[in-house]
Amino acid sequence: MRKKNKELHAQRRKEILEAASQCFIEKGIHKANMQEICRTANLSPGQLYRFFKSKDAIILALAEQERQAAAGMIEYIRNNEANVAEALHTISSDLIPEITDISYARMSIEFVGEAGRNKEVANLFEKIEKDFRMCLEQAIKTSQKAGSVKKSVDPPSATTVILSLFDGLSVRSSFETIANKKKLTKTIQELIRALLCKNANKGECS
Amino acid sequence: MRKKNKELHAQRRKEILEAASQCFIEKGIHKANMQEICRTANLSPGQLYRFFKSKDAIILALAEQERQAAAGMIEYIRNNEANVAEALHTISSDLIPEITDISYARMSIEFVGEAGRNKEVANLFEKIEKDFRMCLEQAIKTSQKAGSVKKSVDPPSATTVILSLFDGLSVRSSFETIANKKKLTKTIQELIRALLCKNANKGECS
Amino acid sequence: MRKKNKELHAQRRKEILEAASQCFIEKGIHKANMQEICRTANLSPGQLYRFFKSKDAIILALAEQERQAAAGMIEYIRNNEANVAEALHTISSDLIPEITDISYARMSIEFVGEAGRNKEVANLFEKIEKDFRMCLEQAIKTSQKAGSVKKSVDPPSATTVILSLFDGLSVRSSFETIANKKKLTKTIQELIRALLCKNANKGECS
Amino acid sequence: MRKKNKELHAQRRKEILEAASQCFIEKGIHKANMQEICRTANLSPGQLYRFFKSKDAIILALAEQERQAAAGMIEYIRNNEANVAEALHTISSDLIPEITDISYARMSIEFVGEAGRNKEVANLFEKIEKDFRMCLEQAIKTSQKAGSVKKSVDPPSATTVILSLFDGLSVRSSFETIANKKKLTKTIQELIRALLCKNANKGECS
DNA sequence: TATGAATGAGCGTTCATTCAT
DNA sequence: TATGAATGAACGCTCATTCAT
Repeated sequence: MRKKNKELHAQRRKEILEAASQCFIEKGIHKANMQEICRTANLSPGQLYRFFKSKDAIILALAEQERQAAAGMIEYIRNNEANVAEALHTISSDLIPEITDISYARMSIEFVGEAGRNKEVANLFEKIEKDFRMCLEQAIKTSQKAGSVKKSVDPPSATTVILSLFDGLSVRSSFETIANKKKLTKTIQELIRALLCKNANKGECS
Repeated sequence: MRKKNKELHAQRRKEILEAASQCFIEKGIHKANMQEICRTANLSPGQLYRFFKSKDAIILALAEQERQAAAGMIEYIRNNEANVAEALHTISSDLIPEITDISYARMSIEFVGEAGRNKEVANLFEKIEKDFRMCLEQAIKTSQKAGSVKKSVDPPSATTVILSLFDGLSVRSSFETIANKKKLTKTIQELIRALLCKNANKGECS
Repeated sequence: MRKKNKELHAQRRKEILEAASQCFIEKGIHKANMQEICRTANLSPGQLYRFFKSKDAIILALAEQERQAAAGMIEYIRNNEANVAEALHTISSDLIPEITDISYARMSIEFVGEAGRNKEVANLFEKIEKDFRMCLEQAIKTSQKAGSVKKSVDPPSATTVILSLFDGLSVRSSFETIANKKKLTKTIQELIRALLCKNANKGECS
Repeated sequence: MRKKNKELHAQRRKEILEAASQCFIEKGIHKANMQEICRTANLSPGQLYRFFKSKDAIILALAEQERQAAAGMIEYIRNNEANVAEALHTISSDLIPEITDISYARMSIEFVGEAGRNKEVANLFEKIEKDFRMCLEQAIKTSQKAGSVKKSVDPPSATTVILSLFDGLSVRSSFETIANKKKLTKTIQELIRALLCKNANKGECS
């Protein structure tokens, strides 16, 4: 009984977050109102407020979700520290189509904007981004030691460039349709090699 | 007398836009209210509305300002079509410090978010971005013909990558301080060369 | 339960319309503000707006009510087309006391004024008036054929005169108390007979 | 000098009233704003307020103007007290086209509405209407003694009917174009005869 | 536990009126 | 005397949140 209730509770929370996400993507965080989220989630306001104590709590929970997604990537890079270039190459194939999806892009923009005015969201973001940066920077350093990345690469700058590239790709997707995602992915994969590897034009990092 | 009035008028508009910009950066477009903008600009609501007919009009005017800035860059690239790589290299030195400024970055985020819900802002943005993309794509093609850019480069993808990189840099700056802008600029300049030029490691595009 | 809610809803709408009507009569449509209507209807603004989406919607609903009233008269005249004079005679007894009621009169004035600046109200009014005019004109023509109305009567002019008389009676009542409604009714009834019937002084139309 | 100033002053007042009248007709008293009236009158707000101490003062002055117009008619009827029917017949020819003019009609509506919420305007109206009523009632009585009006006529009711007819004609004209003013005038003239005179169908009152 | 009616502060905006120049 | 920039209270309306049922 206990367990069932907990599961139901978690399930409801998920449904609410999905409904909220949908509304936020469609109208933006500020223009989407609670009434609408309730309707989309098939819930009364009173019920919804039993699961989330405020609109801000929903936004935060949604941001938290994104954090979980990022955690997977961090894990993958950490497990392939000796060859970041290859890890990024592999990740890109899945990541680029995902982050250039308009819904994902719109949601990201909303979060970044929200981070600018909501301290809690900002803190969460900062944490995710710091984790990501540290993981990637570390991986570049390790890869340099392992010889798979050029010594001339400045790890912090390279990290900033790589993260920016993905962030930018997502932002652009919110207002511009990416024509050819396959070619774009290939271009980015080559670029990352060019940035990190010695004989980039050889097609693969040693 | 006439002239003075016109100057005063223009001066006031500028002051209002500055005040609004400041408020938008601090609180976000939606949370910043007109009362606050008025207070910041040392103006009564009635007075402010003599200069801008609505909050949206202020947002649009601010977006228009950004457009003017972009126009300068477009012009520069167009005048150096035969060697985009070099043009981008030159531009980067000024552009990167500017777009990584936290105020600029925060404002950009707000605009992108606003574009998702305000048709007029969206149209303006679309136009800027289309101009930019077309200009850069054309320059890459011309540079390819001139031999300064590799034939293997896919102009649309390269354009997307370059624009994304700058967009991303700006977005990141809104939540993360860029430690070493000099080094970052250098890394990006090299990256763009690597992306576009044959003998990128030689330090310069032929 | 469902039904009760619906009934409650309808009841509330009615209450709001009554409150609004009262405020409009007392202060005029423009000077009466929503806060006041809310107070009169014992409702918060948020609540009121669940029933009517705008002040204009309230005005329109009130105008619609009047339209319903008019529809009854149109129906009656239509059912007695062969003898309009008699129909008007009958109607007058009820109609005159009603339209000379100060509240009714004040509300009418407000509507006419509103029609001059609110397109939707104007359209509604135009429709009512056109229906009324057409119905009356037709009835006069039919009565002429049936012999109960003089051939010399010009249907459009007679219609205008009759409608104007009632409109005018109402307007006057908004700023002047009608001393003797009985006598006035009799005078008007005789006048309408004089206007339409052959042997008007005989006291009845053949 | 003194005189010239006074004349100029009066002239300006007239111009302002004309401008205001125009604005009120176009937009209604409440939607017409002072800025607009100033612009129409080619005057700065500061100047305008030297001539009229408030918007209400303008409305009142405009109402006063109408009063002057009414005074002319009162005078005419008073001078023909022994034969009101004839006097009304004569007056109608000029009066009906005038009061069915849309501008006049719209202005009248605005005034009546205003009277409902502005005590001073209400007082003025009451006075005009009382004068008019007394004059007409008196004329009917005098005409009855003189034999030109039927004894059976109830002076107060007949007065109300006649005044209502003219008021109603004006009101209707604000939302319905009068198709044939000539025929309408004739119909009304005959109606007034029928109301007041013994052998109305003879075409003239003895 | 569940509902959705109810709240009310706060939003963007307008405009009659004033007053420094 | 003449200007028009400036004021600020008040408007219609929204919506995150609460609470009686």
